[in-house]
Amino acid sequence: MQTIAPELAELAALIADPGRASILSRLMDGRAQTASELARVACVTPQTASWHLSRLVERALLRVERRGPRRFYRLATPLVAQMLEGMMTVAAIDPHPARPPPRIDPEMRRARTCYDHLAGELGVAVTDAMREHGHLHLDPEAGELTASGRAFLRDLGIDLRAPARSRRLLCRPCLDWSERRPHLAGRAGAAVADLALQQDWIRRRPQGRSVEITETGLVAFRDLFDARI
Amino acid sequence: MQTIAPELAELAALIADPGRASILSRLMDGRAQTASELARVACVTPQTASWHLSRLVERALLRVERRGPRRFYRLATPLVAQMLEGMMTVAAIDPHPARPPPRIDPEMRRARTCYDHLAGELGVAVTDAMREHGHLHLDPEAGELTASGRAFLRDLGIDLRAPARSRRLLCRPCLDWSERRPHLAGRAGAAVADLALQQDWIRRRPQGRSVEITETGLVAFRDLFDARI
DNA sequence: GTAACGCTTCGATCATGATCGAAATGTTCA
DNA sequence: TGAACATTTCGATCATGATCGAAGCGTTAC
Repeated sequence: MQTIAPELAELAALIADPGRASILSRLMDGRAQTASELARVACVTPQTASWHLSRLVERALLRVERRGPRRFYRLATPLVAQMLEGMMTVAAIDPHPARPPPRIDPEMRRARTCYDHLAGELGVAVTDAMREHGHLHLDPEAGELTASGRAFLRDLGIDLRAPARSRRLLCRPCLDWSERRPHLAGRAGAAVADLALQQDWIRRRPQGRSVEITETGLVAFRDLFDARI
Repeated sequence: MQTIAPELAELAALIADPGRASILSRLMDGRAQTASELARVACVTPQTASWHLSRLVERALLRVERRGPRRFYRLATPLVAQMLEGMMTVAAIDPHPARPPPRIDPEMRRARTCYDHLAGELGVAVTDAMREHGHLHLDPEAGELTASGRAFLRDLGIDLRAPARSRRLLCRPCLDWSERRPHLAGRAGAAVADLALQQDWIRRRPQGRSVEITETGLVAFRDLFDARI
């Protein structure tokens, strides 16, 4: 029986190294990072990181781009991010509920970006608030933005029209591995995250993919979204 | 920065062994299999398979159930199946498009079950036919069954009412790794597969998770669904 | 040109974990 | 109780691949 299993194992082996897993996790915010930064994240020497990175590029999980003497690495396609999302969801399930759950960095748990949308407590709080106001229906498997939701986002200055040739879904759920609850993703989720960055409600931290909620942001999320954050 | 990365690597390592990948792939149809059958699938001795299986159960990817002297293993939750779907989708992407694509077992490619719904050429053909008849809208990220689609399935004798307490989505896409196109999943997809098995349109092969399309089935899929199969 | 810097390649070492034979365990049935 | 069978445990062996020091390559800036 010839199956996809060998390719599956090969792919998994690529993610099975803690250094490479850290690198992939770091790149989940969709931005590009230098080889040095990724070496630091993976806690290995530059030469070891280089070896890992070349394997990831060779297998087309990452794309590399040269800018001067630096090389910037990023996830090759959103499909890779979606795969990692799924794996993290399962990875976050504690096989031994008796033992204390894996410690998660509080900043990560509080607020972060997940490829292009908000995640962590912030992402879930915004999603919950929108649901309670009837802006949104969200299931673990799918989501729907209501007429009221469209109006709400439009009033915030968000343009939800899809770019030409985009087949991206307007509204989809993404299972949060730290909160273990679905939050808003898709074009709508990305638009909200864009707005928040643009309005300085959140700021990307220089390292890691957690974000800082500003004072203005706290007020905005509470007043505009009615989020319990 | 404390993250989920170590757990991600640990999880991936579990899937990174060809034997375990074969076992997981075999269990993707959602049914339970004995340790012996899984040893055969993984091409290892029973004692090696036993070692692999105990690791998978320990990490809560599989559940085990004893019936007499046999032990039946199955995926612990649909979440695991969904994760594997995502990984297979990426695994099926050829990193070197110049080289010949990975050979896939023709029976697998033709028709198989994917957890609880149809996949392979058959799954995609049925989905395409339903789309062309306006029964279905399906995006890579989400799907919707139209009024005409509901009527169509009802006429086939399918009851789409959700069981109490079920939060499963009626209609969702599942990306097919052999066809690289989305096909119908969710409650509607499962209902179609159930109907097909019940009407003897398809038969599970004794080994593997590919299914055989019967003569009756070929006629039914063509006449009732208008599928090009 | 040359120095500085980022990154990669090479080579040797070392640790992890997959494997199977042999033997033990556990279940059913008579 | 004993025989048959499925599965697991134990123990020893072996292969893969992660690691980093040293050296090399390529780009930029002066």
